[in-house]
Amino acid sequence: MNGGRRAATLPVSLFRQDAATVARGLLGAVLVSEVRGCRTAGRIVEVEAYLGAEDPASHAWQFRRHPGNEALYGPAGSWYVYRSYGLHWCTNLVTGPPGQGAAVLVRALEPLEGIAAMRRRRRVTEEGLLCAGPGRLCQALGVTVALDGMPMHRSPVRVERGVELPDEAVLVTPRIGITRAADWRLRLVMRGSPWASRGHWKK
DNA sequence: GCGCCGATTGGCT
DNA sequence: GCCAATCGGCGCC
Repeated sequence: MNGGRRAATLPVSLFRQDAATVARGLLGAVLVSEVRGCRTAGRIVEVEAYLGAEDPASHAWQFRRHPGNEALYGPAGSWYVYRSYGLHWCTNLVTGPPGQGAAVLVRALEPLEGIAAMRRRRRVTEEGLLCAGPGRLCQALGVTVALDGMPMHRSPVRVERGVELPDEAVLVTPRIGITRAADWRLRLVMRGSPWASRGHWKK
């Protein structure tokens, strides 16, 4: 489909910045997965920033460490994949200096490539349900804990440059689905995107 | 050791 | 709109 032409992967320098800036830079970019030789891809339309030790909603709150979240303290641009509610995988890109524990959660994608594979993995046909949610998009792209701790640039799942969004195209809202510090406005959504998770239309 | 809880999802009391 | 599924981490006994 891409005729062998490879789009540019986002530079590591982007991920060394603070989580909110990285979140802004990720919106509109393309998440490309080549897990087990199967190519799937989607445009990032919804993200959330988690700031690290000072953020009560962060898994790194007060520098809490345990075997499950070590990747969060790794170098910028590496993956942090965790299990949610004992069932689903959710994926983040680590940002900022190592040890800070900041990251950006990828919450929704517009499916672009490998839609048949996404349907097979998700066991759902409705396109709007393939990648609308952090757990759903991981399932659609084959993302599991196997990715946890990998530097994104040397992993089978990478983020490539996508569309540049003007500020008017970016909707900033409180984070959703959390109980602590839920009012912090660190959720970014591509304005008007029908591919965002269902919390999108709530204020 | 035990019980509760969550950055979720899907099915239906 | 409500709740079960499922499990590691954490608080508390």
